[in-house]
Amino acid sequence: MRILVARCTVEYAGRLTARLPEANRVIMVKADGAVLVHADGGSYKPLNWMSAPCSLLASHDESGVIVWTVSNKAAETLEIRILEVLADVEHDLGPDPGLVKDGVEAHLQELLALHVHTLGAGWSLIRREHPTPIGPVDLLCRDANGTTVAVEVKRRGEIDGVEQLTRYLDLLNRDALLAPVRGVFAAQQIRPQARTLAEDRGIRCVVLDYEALRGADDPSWRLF
Amino acid sequence: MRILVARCTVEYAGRLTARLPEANRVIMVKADGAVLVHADGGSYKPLNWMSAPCSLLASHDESGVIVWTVSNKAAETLEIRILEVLADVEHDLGPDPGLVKDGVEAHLQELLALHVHTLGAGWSLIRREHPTPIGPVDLLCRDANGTTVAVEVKRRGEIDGVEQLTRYLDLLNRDALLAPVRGVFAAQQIRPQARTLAEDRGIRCVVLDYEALRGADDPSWRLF
DNA sequence: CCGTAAATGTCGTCG
DNA sequence: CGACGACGTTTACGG
Repeated sequence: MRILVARCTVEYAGRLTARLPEANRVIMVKADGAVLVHADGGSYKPLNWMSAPCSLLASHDESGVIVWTVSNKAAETLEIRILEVLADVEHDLGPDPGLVKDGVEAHLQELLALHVHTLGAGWSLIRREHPTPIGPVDLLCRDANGTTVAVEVKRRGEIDGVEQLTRYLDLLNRDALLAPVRGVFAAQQIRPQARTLAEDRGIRCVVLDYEALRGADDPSWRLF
Repeated sequence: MRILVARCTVEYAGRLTARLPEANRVIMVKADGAVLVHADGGSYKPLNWMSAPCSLLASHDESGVIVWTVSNKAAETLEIRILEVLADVEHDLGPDPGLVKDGVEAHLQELLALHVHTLGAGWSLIRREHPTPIGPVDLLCRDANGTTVAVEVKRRGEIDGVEQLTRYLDLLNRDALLAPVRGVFAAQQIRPQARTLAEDRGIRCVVLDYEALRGADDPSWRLF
């Protein structure tokens, strides 16, 4: 990893064309070749960048200014003109063991599969990731009346998720063995517009409590 | 902007829980308070981060290890334990003039609005960004027969875009003054699944040529 | 390698 | 401030 602090201009040409006027910025060159140009503000997204794999060619223009030309297989280019170097450090960090995550959608789906009764008394799970030609349905259940229910699980429920569930329902309802299939849209948070769309289509919305679902797994809960 | 190269562990607790085992990494602290933890590989996304606004509290644990606790209004926390500092540089970069872009969807829509005839002879533009209760239709046109056409413009045409256009069409067709309204899905690239879904719904797909549209603006073209 | 869905998405814009 | 759509989305996961 090489880190430059430098006064520079940057031009990107590829999927779009973008230009950065002269200013002080941080330029990171990672061991895999990736190049990031960061300003002293903004979130984690660089102002401009090039992802690995790519190659860096260092040269000079006619007036002696350092020019780094970074390019990749797709002929995208990032041209950095380095006008003044304020700092330049290099370190070999070695490989990273990587991030361990918890609490994402897969986990939420797993917990809900274990506790489908939170969707209604007498409900049972038919299967998780029920395959269809257009993708897997998160949970396929049977309610107390024996009616099939397709459940779409999201961390945040938005319109896209309702559309996704709608496509599944359209398809599942063509299967005479399953039809009629009802829908449940289950999420930790459901946006008003998504709720409106869902309910307008006869899809029930359920707000999930991740802590409670996880707590239901915790043996200490069973003492009460 | 302060940049540390350090052996560290990181823990994030907030929208999810995530942990980084001990390794050498780069820690950037931006002037606005944002903190990024980068490995020596991977694209521009940090392994872990906290966006501004947030506050950083530096302290030590019982064994003298430096602990940075970064937290924000939403009670998300990022805890960085710094076991060894390999480098530590700080620079005030000043404000950034920002990025100038070209070639994004807004530009594509603008160009197509100027040249609706590329969609068909005798077509005319009724208006851009035609408002509806569920959002603006990119282009509302009239074809050679006088039929109203809603055009959705995308850089890359995927299923989401077809769903979006479908919602607009459903709504526009309830307006007796406009109905019947047909749909055109226009994009630089259209994914097969999106094309299939669109055509199944009677929506015409048009692949846009950005260079040609831009060239049509170029006076030099008019010489031929 | 293509295609789809998820993301601590982030970022602008508009109400 | 919330809702919504675009993004050089990136990234992970299956066929």
